[in-house]
Amino acid sequence: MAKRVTDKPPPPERRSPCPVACALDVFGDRWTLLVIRDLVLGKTRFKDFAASPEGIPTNVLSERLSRLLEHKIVSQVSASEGSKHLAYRLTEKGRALLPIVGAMRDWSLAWEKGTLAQLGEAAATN
Amino acid sequence: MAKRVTDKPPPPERRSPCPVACALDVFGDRWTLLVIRDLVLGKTRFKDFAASPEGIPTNVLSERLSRLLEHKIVSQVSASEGSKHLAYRLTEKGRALLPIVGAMRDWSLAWEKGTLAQLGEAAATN
DNA sequence: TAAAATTACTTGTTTAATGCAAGTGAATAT
DNA sequence: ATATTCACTTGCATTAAACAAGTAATTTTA
Repeated sequence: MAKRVTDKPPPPERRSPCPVACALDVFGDRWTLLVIRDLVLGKTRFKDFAASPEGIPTNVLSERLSRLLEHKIVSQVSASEGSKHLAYRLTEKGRALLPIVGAMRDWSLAWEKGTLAQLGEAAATN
Repeated sequence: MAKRVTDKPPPPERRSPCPVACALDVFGDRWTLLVIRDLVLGKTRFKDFAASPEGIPTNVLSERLSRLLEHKIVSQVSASEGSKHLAYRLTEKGRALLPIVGAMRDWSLAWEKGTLAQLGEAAATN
């Protein structure tokens, strides 16, 4: 029988075709969205992510960056002119996560005491 | 010295005062937001959550429901008139998670192939 | 330019979380 | 009264996370 679109199964690493479940398969853990947050706030280097107050272990950071590269949510570029050090940047797909991070920020500020809005994250409001 | 607002530290289970980090402390795992999704879609019973296609283990479901109750994101009510079985409902705080779930849904539908919008989730669009 | 420091990791080990199968007692249905 | 469903709990195997060190390749400093 010929393939039909409706026959297309979800990739094996995906728990269901539900878009919410898919999103959680990609970034549903305690660390990935914090790296995204840092990128939104303008951080670009491994050391910058590692220096964030939550204290992500470097092995976890390394693994998460690999996953984000795989999913084309971030890309690598040279840190500066002629440098061999790398910088990470959000791709368009990565920037499309901004409404999610913004909605999470808004929810916590509205409902969880002791959370504080950071300066420089005005972009997350839209 | 008298207490000042700026002296108030985040609760010990919170990694930082960042609202994004706080949100992840509350529901930053592979399962919690799927339960929220089910609640948004109108499911109310333990067995309904357990029957979702992603196949949440019952011990995990049990633990997650406890946490959601603790955080006052869901509440328990009688499943039906005079019944001793329980139903779960989103509180106002829980319904405030809708924009997050909706943004995740929109992102996956836009960027991840093979995801499918479900009927009955029109409410998540706003 | 040689030495010191930084960067971006990796490796090994401990600890916690997740996943799975099975079991249980109360509630409901037959 | 018996069977079935419901909402869990328990025990165990597997996987992931956390923590501490170490390392090779850069970059900075003396």
